[in-house]
Amino acid sequence: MPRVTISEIARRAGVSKTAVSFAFNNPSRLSEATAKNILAIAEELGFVPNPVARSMSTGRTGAIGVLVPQPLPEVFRNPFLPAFLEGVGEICTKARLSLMLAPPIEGSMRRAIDNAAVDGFLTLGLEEFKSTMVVLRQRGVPYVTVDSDPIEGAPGVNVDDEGGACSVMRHVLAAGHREIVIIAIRSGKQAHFREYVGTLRNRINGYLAALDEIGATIDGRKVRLLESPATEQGGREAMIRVMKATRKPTAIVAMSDIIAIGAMREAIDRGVDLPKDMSFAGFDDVPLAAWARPPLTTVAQPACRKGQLAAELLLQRLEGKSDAVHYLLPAELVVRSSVAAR
Amino acid sequence: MPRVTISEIARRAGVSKTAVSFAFNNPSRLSEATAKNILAIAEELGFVPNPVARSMSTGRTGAIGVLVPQPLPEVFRNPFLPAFLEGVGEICTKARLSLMLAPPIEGSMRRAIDNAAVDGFLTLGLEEFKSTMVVLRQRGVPYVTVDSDPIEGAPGVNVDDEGGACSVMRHVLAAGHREIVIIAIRSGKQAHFREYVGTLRNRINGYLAALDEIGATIDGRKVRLLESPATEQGGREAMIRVMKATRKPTAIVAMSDIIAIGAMREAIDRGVDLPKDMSFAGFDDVPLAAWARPPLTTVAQPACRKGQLAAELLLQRLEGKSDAVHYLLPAELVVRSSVAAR
DNA sequence: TTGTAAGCGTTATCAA
DNA sequence: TTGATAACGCTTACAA
Repeated sequence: MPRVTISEIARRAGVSKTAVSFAFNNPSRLSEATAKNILAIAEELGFVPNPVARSMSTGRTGAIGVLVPQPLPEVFRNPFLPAFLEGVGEICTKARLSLMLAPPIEGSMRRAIDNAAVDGFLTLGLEEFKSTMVVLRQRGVPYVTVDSDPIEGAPGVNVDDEGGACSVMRHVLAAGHREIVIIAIRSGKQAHFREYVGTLRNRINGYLAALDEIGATIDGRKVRLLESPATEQGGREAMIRVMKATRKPTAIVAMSDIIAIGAMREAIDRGVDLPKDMSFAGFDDVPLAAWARPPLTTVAQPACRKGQLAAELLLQRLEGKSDAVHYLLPAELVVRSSVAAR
Repeated sequence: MPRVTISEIARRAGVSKTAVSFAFNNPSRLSEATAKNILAIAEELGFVPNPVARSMSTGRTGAIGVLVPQPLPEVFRNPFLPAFLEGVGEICTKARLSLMLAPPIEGSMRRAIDNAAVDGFLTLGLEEFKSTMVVLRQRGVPYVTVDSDPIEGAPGVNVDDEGGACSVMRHVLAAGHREIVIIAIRSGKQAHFREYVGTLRNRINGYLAALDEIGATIDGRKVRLLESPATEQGGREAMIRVMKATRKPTAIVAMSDIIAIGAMREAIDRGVDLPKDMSFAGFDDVPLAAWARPPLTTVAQPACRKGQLAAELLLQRLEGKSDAVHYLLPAELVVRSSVAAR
């Protein structure tokens, strides 16, 4: 804790606290001499204004929070987050805002939201969507949702998950695959895929739409669904489950590149010849995807752009401008060579 | 801003502010009935305690800051940071602390430090080392340095940069390379490599030690030094400079994997046959390194572990325990195939 | 140009 | 079991 306060400076300089405050925030309102003197004394005493006290007074913290759906370690194991934060960071830097990461506290979003000393929130792929929205509204600071169902009254940024998912599944089907395992991102609460919400639901819907075009669906036999954390390790473990089953798919379609990459690694380690014996497709187009062997066919989404846009929207809200705009960014199929013809 | 305050609750419940505070933080000190009543009213009014006011009163923010040396966008373009934050996040999660990212504000570390409402700092690879330390000390909160010269009075975590750098350079030299370009991480202030400090200096010293063993040094002719931001783009641009020069090296030794990978990409795009025509080595062993083509020979450093350790040290400091321990973690040469025999 | 004093919303001390 | 009341350190009308 900073020991020396403005009162101390004021005492030593023989002025009031106001003067000290002015010297720092509004020097033009003081005579040059006194301002200089105050600053000198402050410097000498090593005075640092207490940021909490300042926030208390101004009602502003100068920070925005990013509400992430999983604990920090897990969420940083997916390269999507850094890309997103790169975009957020760009806007924050310009606006001189700092960035607070707010993961669920002991599983509770409410506590994360209530504890964070921030001026606003960016929410990323919320799981307990509706209840979190209630808490957020209650908290009384502006927020912008990313990768959640558009909500009335709050700006949001989404990508065309359904379209992207549909196009990648079409690509896989067009290559002749019929025995497919879809690896979904494991959501906090277990739910049947028909009950997915937000991004998860949109992607599943995209897959289903493409499957439907050839009269297929997720039937648990030819086309199956697995869930996995969005980490490389999660992908590996999903693959282990796949390899254990008697029925082997010819293609894996993962909802996240990092899952696909983990699964590929595990497959390679087990001697599967990719993509000849098994095809893979992902979602996100993280940098790794282009480098993977075989290079991963996936859906590109503008992660960094999403961050920028979301942060910009929040900024506008903080400044009182802007109403609840909703962006829908395109998602684009990126064909590489991890999906082989069957 | 949360609209309803404890005073409001107190009024409505016909009790004092103290009682309301107790109902939340110390219910056992109230009769069950009143506590219940207060909580009910608070719930009904959608009361959320103001975290800033709480911090003001308790003197604790419940957050720690990570001081990064560059603006957020740049620093997130290097996969090293997420790995580090994964480790930090693990400890934070356990200790219920949130994580604040504190990049330089308008180039000023001092402002970053003074503005951040946190209970302590982790500093990552400081550039203006000494002056920042002064500010940090003045700020009066505990801190732990990572990738900086050990400082008396503050715990620190480092890896054996010199040893790691030495071993990778030895490896390159043993492969017969004599025309080498070293790509250093660009530091904020330009300085001759003899004036580097901290991690940069240690790595350079490692390279120099290995070179010295065969009677070579950084002479600007056979062995040259370039600087680049630690991003893929930075690596690409460095490579462009390399290709422009009349004298082409047979090997590139980069201080960061992401630089090496960017350089490799650029080289490949320009039709250079890797590693036959040009060898590459990096530092860090980020996940990408193993996937790169050719797989990148590099020095593995325990990024995540560093984060854990640093966070743990800070935690202990926050709890008043522990003195200024300094960890030195091993760095290990990882031979893949990006360095070809000459 | 400078000072007084009233907040800001909690927590914590000490009485009652 | 509860309540006044004083911090906490700063900003900011409003006065002088």
